[in-house]
Amino acid sequence: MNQTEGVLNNNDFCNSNIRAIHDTMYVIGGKWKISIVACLGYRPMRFSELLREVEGIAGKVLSRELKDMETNQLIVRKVLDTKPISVLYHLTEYGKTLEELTLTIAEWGKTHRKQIIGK
Amino acid sequence: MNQTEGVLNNNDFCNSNIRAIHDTMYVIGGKWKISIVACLGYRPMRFSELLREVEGIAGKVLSRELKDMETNQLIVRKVLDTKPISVLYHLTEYGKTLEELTLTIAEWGKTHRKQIIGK
DNA sequence: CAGTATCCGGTTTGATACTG
DNA sequence: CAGTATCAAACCGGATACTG
Repeated sequence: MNQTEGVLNNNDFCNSNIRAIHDTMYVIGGKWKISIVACLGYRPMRFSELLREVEGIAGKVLSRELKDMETNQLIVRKVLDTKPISVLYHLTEYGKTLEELTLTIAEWGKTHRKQIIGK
Repeated sequence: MNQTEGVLNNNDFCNSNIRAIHDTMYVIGGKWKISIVACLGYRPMRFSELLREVEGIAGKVLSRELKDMETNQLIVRKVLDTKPISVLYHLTEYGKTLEELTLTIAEWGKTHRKQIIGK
């Protein structure tokens, strides 16, 4: 054929990565999940803390995202026996494997801030 | 020390990363953009090729995503003077800076495929 | 405090048909 | 081939009020 070389052609390589990307996105896709992972990467937080840290998110939405992430075993929800109850969310070991990703994403954003904003 | 080190406290650190993540997501957020970048990372492609490679995307949506990405200067649209016209999309240098990111995302998906699917 | 319930408009999508 | 037009359906997301 043309440009495709070797045994593994471009499309195979491409497709396997596309599938992998979709898989990843299934877990951390959506507007807020990566931000939540990034937050919890620094330390476990309570609901109200996340509400403050993840700027712009609505309570209802945060609630739903956290549930999704718990289902996907990225985070653990721990009810503390305090006076008015409080709940602590923290990353599971599995969830922590996403930290490299969040850092890469944050790095890119920092590096290209000017270009991003200058639209 | 451990978590809080130096002058910069956790929340500052957290917030600056959250902001950076939002910036990145502004550019590559949405359901398909990362997949498109990944595809074009292998080689320039035509509209119909992308339609095939990015499984599940609708023509209308691909069209819009490509326009966004052109506006954000991630890709270039090049009309070829062929019999029925064809159009080639390819990454700009700026767009290529996202490749590390797409690889990291794809890697994570591959590594955790079993865990992702086993839900 | 940590959510849930409800309302409700806006955006996104998908399918299909159509154009140059 | 490379899109655009159209329309209905699905989903999302914000505000507010309410509960244990």
